[in-house]
Amino acid sequence: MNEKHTIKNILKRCIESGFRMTEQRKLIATVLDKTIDHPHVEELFSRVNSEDPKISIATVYRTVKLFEEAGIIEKLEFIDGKTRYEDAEREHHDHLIDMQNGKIIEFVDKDIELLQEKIAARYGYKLLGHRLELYGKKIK
Amino acid sequence: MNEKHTIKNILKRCIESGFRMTEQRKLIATVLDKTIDHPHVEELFSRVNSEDPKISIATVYRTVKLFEEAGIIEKLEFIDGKTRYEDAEREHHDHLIDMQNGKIIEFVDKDIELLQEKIAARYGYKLLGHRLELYGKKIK
DNA sequence: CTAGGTGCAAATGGTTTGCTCGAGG
DNA sequence: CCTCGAGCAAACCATTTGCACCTAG
Repeated sequence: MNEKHTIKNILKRCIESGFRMTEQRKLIATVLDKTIDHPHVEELFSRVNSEDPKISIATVYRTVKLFEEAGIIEKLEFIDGKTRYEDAEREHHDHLIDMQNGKIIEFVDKDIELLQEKIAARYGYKLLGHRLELYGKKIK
Repeated sequence: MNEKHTIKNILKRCIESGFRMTEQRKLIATVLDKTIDHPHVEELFSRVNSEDPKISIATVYRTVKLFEEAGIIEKLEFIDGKTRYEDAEREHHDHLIDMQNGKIIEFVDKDIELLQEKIAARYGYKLLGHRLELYGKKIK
């Protein structure tokens, strides 16, 4: 039921992008590949750091930026002000954030995607991107 | 055609909230009332500063936060990382951002609002808030 | 070998805060 | 008056950068 890995993993795409694959970059790519939640950069750093205590947070920031610019991962910024990244090759989705516990639920809704394009068109615009986050609390 | 000011202005609501109305707060409220665009805090500061060169940016930050916590204005954070505020009493709307020139267009769409509630409900959530921004470029 | 990456610490930029003085009610 | 706000500068926090050293190819 989980189709997350029918696509090439991040590590592989990094290699194909022709990056010099240092130990640090390999490690960061591997950790990102294992990620199923939405850690912010500090949290990603601490996961990576637990496997390589020498790695610096500057390297993590530099590396995610590099991967992002290559279109391998995608930047997310929710209201907590912390940056998160997720695999860019995954099916497009938006996020529903649980305001009680911070949990992030991904969802896909074709109707809402279409509606957004229609709204942009209504104002004479071509939609290049969007950001949709729902903030809610569990019923009951 | 412009119904922006059929509601009480920000200054009035500040007074009714029982704030101690200092010169600085009055000035900030007044400038906010005159605002028709979406200046970020630094820009708001420079507008305010041009009327009172003594005012400090710390006061602007403290004041907008105060007004926000009282529900008088609403915080916006777009992808440029800068905070903007707008009158909270205005009709709810979302934003379409012109990626070529940074211009911000406001729009209202009932369908998209309803759809968002439906999506939240689908996951067992009550929608408390949302953030929807469309980024686009002008056609032709 | 050597271009380019890393670690470290210092710089940055937006925002917040501690402190002391000043002004609103 | 006396409490609360303002101005100032220093602190903060996430992120970026300069530099000397190191490593992948």
